Amino acid sequence: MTLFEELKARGLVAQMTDEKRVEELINGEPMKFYIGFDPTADSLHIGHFVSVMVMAHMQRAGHTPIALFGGGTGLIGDPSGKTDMRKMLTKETIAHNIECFRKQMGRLVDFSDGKAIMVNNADWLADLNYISFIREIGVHFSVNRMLAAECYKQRLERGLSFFELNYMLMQSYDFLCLARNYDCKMQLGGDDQWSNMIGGVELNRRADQRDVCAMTFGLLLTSEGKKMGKTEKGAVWLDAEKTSPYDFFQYWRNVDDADVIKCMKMLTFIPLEEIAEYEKLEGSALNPVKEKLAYELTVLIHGEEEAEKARNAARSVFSASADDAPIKQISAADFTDGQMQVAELLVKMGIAASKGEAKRLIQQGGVSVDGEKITDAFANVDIAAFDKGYAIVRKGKKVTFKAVIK
RNA sequence: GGGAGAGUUCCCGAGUGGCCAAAGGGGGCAGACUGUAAAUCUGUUGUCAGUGACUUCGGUGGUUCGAAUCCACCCUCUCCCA
Repeated sequence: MTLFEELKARGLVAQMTDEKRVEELINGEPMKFYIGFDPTADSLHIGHFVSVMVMAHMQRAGHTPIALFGGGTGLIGDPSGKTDMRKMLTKETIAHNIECFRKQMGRLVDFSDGKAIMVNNADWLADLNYISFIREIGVHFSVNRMLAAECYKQRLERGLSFFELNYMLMQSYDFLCLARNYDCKMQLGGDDQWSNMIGGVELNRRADQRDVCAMTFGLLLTSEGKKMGKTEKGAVWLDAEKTSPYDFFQYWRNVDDADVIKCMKMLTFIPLEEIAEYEKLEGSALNPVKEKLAYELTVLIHGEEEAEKARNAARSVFSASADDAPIKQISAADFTDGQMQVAELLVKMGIAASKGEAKRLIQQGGVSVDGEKITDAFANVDIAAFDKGYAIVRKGKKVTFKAVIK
């Protein structure tokens, strides 16, 4: 199976400029390609995951990925698919974010010995001269064409500033610079970037008569068409500080039945033949597959040790014991005469946002301490419950913590 | 620059002097059912408190016994004209 076929089979190919040429390039001699990342947060999230995996697949096949950080474009904000204008970021924040991205990507993509390259488009965008930019680059773009593009069309109704309209020019210019300076042959990116990517391909042709390609991969969507990785608490991050390995694991463990196989194909290196076997399963037989998915992904992002821990924690939480449940420390000073309200405890442990919420949870029968369901909203825990060193506090079925007195 | 309108609790969106902590929907959380899934049904969704108090309706002041609701000024956004 060729690399191109594999990418296709994994659902990592959506649109491309010229299928034949793209296929040749991907299956052919080692070459350089790039994927852009907008450093809008200080951690990658699931939305970036696919991009990083594509880089990894390509790198394993011998190609050289160029990770382009939008340090310059980040100062503007991409209007594609956004209904509102994005917040502008300061240079300092962007620099910090890039640094964070760099570390996280390193887990999946090998940046040693020039096997992969990182660039920041601020390097060429920041000192750009307006007049020459307009003359050299601006002349190649037709506003009519741009406005016809889907991404701008939507914004036309809501309002689109000139400022944002420039985004496409800058991204196209990136491709031009990378082609000139690094001999970059191809741009990859999420499907929502298609029109911006086309812009870059055309610019290369018009300005330098250079033939380059672009290919998009599908965004990671649920079967209902929503972007994955968004929980109500915000995005699922790859940074262990922002989304704990356990929560990360659980996120995947709980994906919809309909999405398991797709996620496996797009996000793991599990061989396609193996996935094909899983694909035959349905119903509750999918549970082990989900666990496998969660485990594999946690290994990729947080390493084997953390993945192991998360899996054990999950297993024990949903079976009898809770030995590996995450630990929350509380202070002995919070007890009065060796007693503390359970509601208070929930708040101290960060399980409930307020005492009111905690009491509601108790009244609805969602809280247990050491396996005993609490029914009285004003019940107390005795400090003696901690004589064994900890107490197991559960909220609902999925949230379990071990409370330890420090 | 001129004219019109809008800003409500996590989101959308009612409310136009007391019955408003604020309808309804979405989302979230919990319960039932299950497979740690989905769907469905039920409860709940400002804070503190054993039924009462306190803080919320863009901001600041004002009118009033009483304001999310009325007035003034300001800020932000949208739309129409230039």
